[in-house]
Amino acid sequence: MLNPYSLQMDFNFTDFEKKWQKYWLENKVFASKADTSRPKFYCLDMFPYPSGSGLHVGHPEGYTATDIICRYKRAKGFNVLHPMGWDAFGLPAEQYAIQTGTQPAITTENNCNNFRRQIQSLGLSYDWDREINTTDPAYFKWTQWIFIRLYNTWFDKDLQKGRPINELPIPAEIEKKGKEAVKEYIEKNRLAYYDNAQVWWCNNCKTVCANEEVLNDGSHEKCGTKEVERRFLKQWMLRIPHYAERLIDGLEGLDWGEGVKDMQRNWIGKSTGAEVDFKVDGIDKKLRVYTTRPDTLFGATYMVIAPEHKLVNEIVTADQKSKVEEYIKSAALKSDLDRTELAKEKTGVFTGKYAINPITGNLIPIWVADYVLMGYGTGAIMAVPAHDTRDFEFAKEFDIPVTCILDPEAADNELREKILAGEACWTDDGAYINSENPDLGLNINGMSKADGIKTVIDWLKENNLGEATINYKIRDWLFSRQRYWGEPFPIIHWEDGEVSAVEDENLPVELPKTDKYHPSNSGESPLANVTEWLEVVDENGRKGRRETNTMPQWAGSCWYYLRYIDPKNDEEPFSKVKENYWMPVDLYVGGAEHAVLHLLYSRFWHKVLFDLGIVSTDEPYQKLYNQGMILAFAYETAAGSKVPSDLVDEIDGKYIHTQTGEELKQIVAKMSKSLKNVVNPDDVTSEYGADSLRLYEMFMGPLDQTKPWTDTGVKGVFNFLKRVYYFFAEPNNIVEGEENKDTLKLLHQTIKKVGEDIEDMKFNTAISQMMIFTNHCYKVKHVTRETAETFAKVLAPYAPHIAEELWEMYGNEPAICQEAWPEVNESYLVENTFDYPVSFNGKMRFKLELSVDLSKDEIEKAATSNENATKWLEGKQIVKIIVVPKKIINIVVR
RNA sequence: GCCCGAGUGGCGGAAUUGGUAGACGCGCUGGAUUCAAAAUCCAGUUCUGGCAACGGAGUGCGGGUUCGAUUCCCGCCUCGGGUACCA
Repeated sequence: MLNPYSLQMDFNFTDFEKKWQKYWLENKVFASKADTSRPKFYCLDMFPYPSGSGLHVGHPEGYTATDIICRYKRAKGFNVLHPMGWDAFGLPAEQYAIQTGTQPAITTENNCNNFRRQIQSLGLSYDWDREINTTDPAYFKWTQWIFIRLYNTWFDKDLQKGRPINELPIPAEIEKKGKEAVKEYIEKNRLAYYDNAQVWWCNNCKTVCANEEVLNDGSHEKCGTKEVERRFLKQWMLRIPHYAERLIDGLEGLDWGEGVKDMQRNWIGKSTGAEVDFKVDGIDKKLRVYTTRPDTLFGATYMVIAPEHKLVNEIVTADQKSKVEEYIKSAALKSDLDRTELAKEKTGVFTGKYAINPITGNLIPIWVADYVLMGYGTGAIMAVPAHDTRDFEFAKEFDIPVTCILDPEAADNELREKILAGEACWTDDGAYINSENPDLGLNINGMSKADGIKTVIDWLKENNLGEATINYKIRDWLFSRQRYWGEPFPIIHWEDGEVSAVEDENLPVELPKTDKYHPSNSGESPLANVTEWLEVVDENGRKGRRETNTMPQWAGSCWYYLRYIDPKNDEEPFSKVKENYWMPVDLYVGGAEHAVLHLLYSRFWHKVLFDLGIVSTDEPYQKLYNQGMILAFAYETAAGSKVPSDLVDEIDGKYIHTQTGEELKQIVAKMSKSLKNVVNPDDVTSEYGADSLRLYEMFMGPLDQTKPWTDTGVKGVFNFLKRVYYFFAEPNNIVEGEENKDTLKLLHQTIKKVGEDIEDMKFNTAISQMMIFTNHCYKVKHVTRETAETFAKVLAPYAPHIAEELWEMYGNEPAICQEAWPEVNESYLVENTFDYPVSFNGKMRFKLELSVDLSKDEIEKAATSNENATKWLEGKQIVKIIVVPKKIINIVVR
């Protein structure tokens, strides 16, 4: 029947893949229009940074997944929006320019062209008419436009809403102080503001970076070096903390993984507690602290203020002054990195002064220590050493009393004794002890934790000593960079000190051409060198300078999903009608590395735009899915050093170093040039075809899992596609007439399973179902044309090229990608019998095929009377028989 | 330290309102085809005892609930990701 020899020559995937890619592109098959007669589906991929090294195999993973979903959704009658573009501002192009003198715009264009070619060679169904590029002035004109909106917005805390700056009420006492004060007040309320800020500066990149970009090992996320330090510079900042509550609340209704939501919540870092005033003994000053446990006030035996705290100088006594000053100096010299790296050892100096614990009346010493950070809470704490690990370490180091106020009932006796004696620290819950002051009428002994907290806060409030407060870890977002290759700010600094935004009609502020890309060490951007661009004069002859900083790479990606909706609009960022139709994004797929930064930033921008009535949804991305990373096998010696893959031989399942003969361990690691295990999608496509690459990446395992690449795995799916082609392209296998019942049943099971799996994003099991169907076809040797065509439709989202080719071979036109998804005929799936597993005491012993119509009694009888059962019943008593229809028969014997 | 996620054959992985553990693929073994090889097709493949029929064990470890547990509960271990003097 089969004649593989001749067909083998015909499986020319290169030719037909090119043919169909050209067809899809030229006929704009995947162009989408707003069309209210059909349900919409907006499916977004995280757009790539077009690097010089081209596409990585990780890119096609997410892209193929969304492509399958989009092709399936189209077949199900949805109006699908599936765009692609380039996040093309960024450091590498600029560094390349510094090294070679090539304009970043040129490098970027080349890289985009290469990325586009590579992506198109995978047969992904993007609407290329909507392609965008963040470096295109026609695009960043609107990035600048949105920045101006941020600049002209203030946050109304009562309404929890951003509002136009001209609606900002000016308090009477500010108004009284005059024009300057009013101006200052307005500046203080803008969501985007320009101020001296202590910022991270990367000496390698010669630019500032956001808090979020400095990793916890002290390295810069963008360049990987540890050349980051603290500096004071005038910078643009965005008040993202104002939206903290909204950013937390908004997560509630989103179809995102709990993991990502948790990461965002942790990043925002909301904590509820109270601020409490402590009188400083001997002087008329109050020290305000923030605590999450006001109920432990009875156990506060000392206080700590941060070295940068304003009150330090006023508090310190004469004889402690020199010591304290020395300590502050050394703390300032330490970078934050040192401060955290040396975290374990507590340092500090006594100020010489005492505070009065408002609840016990005790005098407690005030210390300066760098384990308290100025940037969080009030920059001062009350220390409860008995129930806080850090405070306990500090108290032990400096011999400060420890008062236990929580009886650790859960601890064992020995530990409990130690804790009660103040010799150990207990941070879990316990019963209040020593928490009573009859003079003040305050007693929380015997209360629950919640009541204790409430009682103390109420008391503090009544006595005007404090109040409940909420704190967030998230800080203002540092939004300017001292680089050339980024969006210029639409801002002018005038000689009289005024700062103003460029008028909308004068946008975009384009990037001037220059040869000097070198940032200066002084913190000034290369744009400061381009005089003719830099200097401006207004109609009154007033001179001004343009802002020379540029926006960070995050800017362009904060709103690109909105521009895809209406990418060629010159009049506005997007048409409101179209935005209203397409938003929100129904599915957003990309790497987990953006779980906080990009997603938090763009949600923030989106919420501001929503408050201003520019977009119609409160959240941009309804469903988010993070794909797992694709890794590769690598090899290491017993000592743990890595060995490049080309120096490794596999012999009898063992991995041997070709030079030393040492046996190596196979590990899984990120692909890297040094390990020589990088897989280039172009190589895979030319050797096995785009369909194989797509199918393999989907077959590797669940989309969200990290998994290693194997070449033999690619061969496996390639083999499957060849089997599909050899069978379904062979005219002798395709017959007319009635289809075999088993084939029909399996076919419809396959339609059902593949469809459901796509909806659940379980692509790997859908492929295995198609393999099962193909294996079946080889067994039965013939299928009808209708079956073959239906199978092609099921295969089409996964392996669109081969599906189109088969479709055309069967004489159909125009394209299978425009065909409807086949209907499942449930009547083919009905089973008349079920092959029951019969188990004894839960262990399966034999199978028994029975009609599904049998009653439980009949099933019991059939099972116990079966000849296979005698052996298991011999000498035993039947205690019980469990029959679960169409599941199992379990006989309990004794 | 804290917060997530995950541990199943030689390998990637299936199966969860509790019901046949190992689908599908890789690898390996054998066979067909071939002068031969490649390619292709067919069969076998958790470990273990046995020629076999047929047994025993088995989803990170230790317990528990149940007629029945990869799935539920309790206590651990290991790995991956995030985060950290945040009071």
